[in-house]
Amino acid sequence: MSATSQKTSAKHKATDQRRLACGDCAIRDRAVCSLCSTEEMATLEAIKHYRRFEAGATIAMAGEPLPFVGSVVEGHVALTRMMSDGRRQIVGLLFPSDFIGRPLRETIAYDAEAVDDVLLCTFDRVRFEWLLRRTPPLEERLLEMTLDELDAARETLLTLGRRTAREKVANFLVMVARRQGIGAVAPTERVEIVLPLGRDDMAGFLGLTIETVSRQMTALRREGLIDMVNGAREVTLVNTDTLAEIAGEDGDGGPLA
Amino acid sequence: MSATSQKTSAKHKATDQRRLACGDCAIRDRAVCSLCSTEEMATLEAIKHYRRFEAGATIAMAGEPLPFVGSVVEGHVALTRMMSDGRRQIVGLLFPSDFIGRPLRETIAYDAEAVDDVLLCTFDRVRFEWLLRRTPPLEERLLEMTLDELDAARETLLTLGRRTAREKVANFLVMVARRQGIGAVAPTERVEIVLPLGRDDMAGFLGLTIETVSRQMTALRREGLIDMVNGAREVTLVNTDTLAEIAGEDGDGGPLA
DNA sequence: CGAGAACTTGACTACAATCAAAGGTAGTGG
DNA sequence: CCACTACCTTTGATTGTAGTCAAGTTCTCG
Repeated sequence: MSATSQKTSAKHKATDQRRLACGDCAIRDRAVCSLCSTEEMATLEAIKHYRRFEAGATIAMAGEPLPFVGSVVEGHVALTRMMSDGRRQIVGLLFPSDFIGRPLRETIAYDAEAVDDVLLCTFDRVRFEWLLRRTPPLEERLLEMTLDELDAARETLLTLGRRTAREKVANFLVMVARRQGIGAVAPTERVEIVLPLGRDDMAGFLGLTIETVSRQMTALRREGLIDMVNGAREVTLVNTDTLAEIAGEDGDGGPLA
Repeated sequence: MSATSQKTSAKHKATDQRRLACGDCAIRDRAVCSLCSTEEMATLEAIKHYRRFEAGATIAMAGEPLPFVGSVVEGHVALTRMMSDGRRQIVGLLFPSDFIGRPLRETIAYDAEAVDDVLLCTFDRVRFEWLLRRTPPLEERLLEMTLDELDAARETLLTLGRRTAREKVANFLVMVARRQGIGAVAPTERVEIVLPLGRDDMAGFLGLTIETVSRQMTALRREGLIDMVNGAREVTLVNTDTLAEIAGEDGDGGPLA
């Protein structure tokens, strides 16, 4: 349930999946292949295989074998864990350039669901593992990305364990701004973002209920910290600094993650 | 504060750190070096350097450079994140054989604190990275361990986001049993465990307060699911199955992680 | 324009936090 | 060996934040 169960077929503003050359790829500089040489890229290119999922589609199921790994090229993927009574937690939110799948293991430990229309650049898992061992830059980049994901997950642990509902929501907005405004978020300027998640999935991500998320969004709007004009998904951060302060930023404080 | 701030100097039942040969190492089969050949081990052995920390000692500080990486040989390490107002969350709990440190990055993102008396087998970070690139089995094992850590962190995300206090505590007990009873936990038998954390740190790990943890422990004891005879740290799990059920086990259900 | 989904708002409840104090246990020194 | 102290843990009373239940309202799209 939820995670935008739209049956409406995707709008396909998206790139043609056949002709996409690695050299023109939008995520070339950040994805798992980003450290590879031209020859190494050619090897990857030979075995890559694009897969498209429409919003709401299941990409993988917890406990089931997942025969491929790859990169998110377009759209967003939610990794979720479910409890037997239906309680659901989003344990990872993947943006373009993020890596998806579980190398070195046959099965995946959580469900993966397309939040938007999603385009994946995938490789057969076993073949990818074979390549990993022979392509140091590929393995190094995957290790680096996995370490970064681990740091991010631990940051979320702090959010779920210790932050209040208000702080969770503020924190989420700032995080989305950072991942969308690739580069830096200017300190006190208005920043417009499009939420990748609806209220229900925001709640699923933040360990809250949909009602609480809604109330907190309303509260922030009433305080003039955010603005919503075209529906609930398009949000203007009026004062990013104050928002980041509410989020309970600790160490860094830098404008960009 | 907390995390057992004992000034009493360690009891040093521990192994002599000079003469410890890799061949005799207790964590040889699971640590980051476990896939290495004899020659590769020799290279690692040449640059390894044991470090000892007594209970409560700070091993690393968030945002500061950490010049080494390594394996936990004895004891337990808590990775924590703090908010400016003092709220504290344990974002990782390291057992013997777990990897500590942040390769490919100069600084670490969280505090690392010795919960017990801790013995670390460390390597200079830069030299380790150099070795990583030349030692595929080392890099592969590190990648595998990091992927496992990421899965574990995401499991904890579910705990912090969706489980009740009762479920959190039951889940913690079962997790400790699994990591201590190396091998498998027999289904319905009594299992004796020694908690690596006091009540305060349990609370820090589970996103609860010390009072709530204590109350839940008492409740489980009253229901006859656990037993405590020698103080609060030694716990007998009377019925592991029921406990695991309370913990809200979903997918697997297997006796061992 | 109508129907269904997504979102908001309101009233009430409950679970865990907070505030406060009393038991326990371990280590210290008389 | 016992008393004393300091810390850890337990228990109790009360509060408060977020959850639950229940309508409404606003979007979206056919």
